[in-house]
Amino acid sequence: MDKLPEISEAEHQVMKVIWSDNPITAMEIIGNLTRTTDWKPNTIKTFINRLLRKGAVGYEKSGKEYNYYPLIEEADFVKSESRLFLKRIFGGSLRPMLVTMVENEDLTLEDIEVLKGRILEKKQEG
Amino acid sequence: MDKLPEISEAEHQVMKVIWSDNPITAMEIIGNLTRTTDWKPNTIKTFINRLLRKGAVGYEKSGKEYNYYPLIEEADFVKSESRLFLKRIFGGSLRPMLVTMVENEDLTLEDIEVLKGRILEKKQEG
DNA sequence: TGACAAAGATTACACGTGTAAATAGAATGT
DNA sequence: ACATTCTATTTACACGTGTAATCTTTGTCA
Repeated sequence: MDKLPEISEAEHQVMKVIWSDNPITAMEIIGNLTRTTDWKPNTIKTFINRLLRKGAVGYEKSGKEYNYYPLIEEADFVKSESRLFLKRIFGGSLRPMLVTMVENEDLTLEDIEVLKGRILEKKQEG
Repeated sequence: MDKLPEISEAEHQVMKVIWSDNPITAMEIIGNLTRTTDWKPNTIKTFINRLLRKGAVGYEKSGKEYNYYPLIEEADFVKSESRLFLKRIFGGSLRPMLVTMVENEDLTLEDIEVLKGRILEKKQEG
C-alpha cells in the first residue's frame, strides 16, 4: 500500500462510483452522477481525467471508449482519511472523539454492545 | 448556534490557539505558532485577518494592538466537522465508522468499557 | 513634535478545485 | 473514403488557500 494521491471532494465522489462498480465506462459514471449531482457531463470527465493523472484510476481501451478501474483501494482511502480527521480534530487519539460523540448522544449503548461483540469475534479468529 | 463560516486547515490551527487561550494578541498567536509550524509571522497575520473577515474571531483594541477572541465555539466546530467527515466517508452513520476502526484494531475492548461507563453515567444524570 | 518601531491592512502570486466549453481523435454507417 | 457522431483531451477561468512581501497607521520615546 504505497502513498495515496491527493483526492479532492468531487474526485472522491467519482471514486465512490468507480469503487462500487468496475470496470466502468465514462458514460456509466456520468449516468450515475448526473442522477446524484447537478454536474454537467464535461465536468465529470474533468474529474475522471484528474484522477487518471493522479494515478488513482487506470483504464483499458475497448472500442472507442475506456473502461476505468480503481488503482487505489477504498479501504486504504478510508483509513487514511480517518486518521487525518482524527489528527486534525482530536489530536490523533480515538477516545476523545468517542467521548465527544457520547456527549453529543450520537453513540448509544446498543452501538457499544455491537462493537464489543465484534471485538470479541475478532479476538476469537486472531 | 448559527451557521459556521468555512475555515481552512491553516485557519483552523490559528483557531485552536485562540480557543486554548483568549483574549490573545497577534504576537502571542505568532509566538505560539512559530514554535509549532514554520510559518512566517506575516503568514500567520494573513490567517488572522481572514478569520476576522469570515467572522470567526473578533477583537478589542488595547493600545496599538488587538486582543482577539473566538466568535465561534470549538465544540460547534468539532461537531460540524465530525458530521461532515462521517457523511463524506461513512455515509453519515456512526456504526460503519466504528466497525472499520475495530477492523483496523484502533478500537480496543478497554475503550469500549470506558465508553460504556460514560454512557451509563450520563443516563444517571439525565 | 517628529522619527522610529511595531502592529495591522493591503497586495501578490501560484496552485488546486469546481465548473465547463472547445477541440481533437476515432469508430461507424453509407 | 467520408461525414457523422461519440468519446476523450485540451484549454479556460474564477475562487479559495498557502505563502509572504510591502505599505500604512499609530503609539512612543527622545
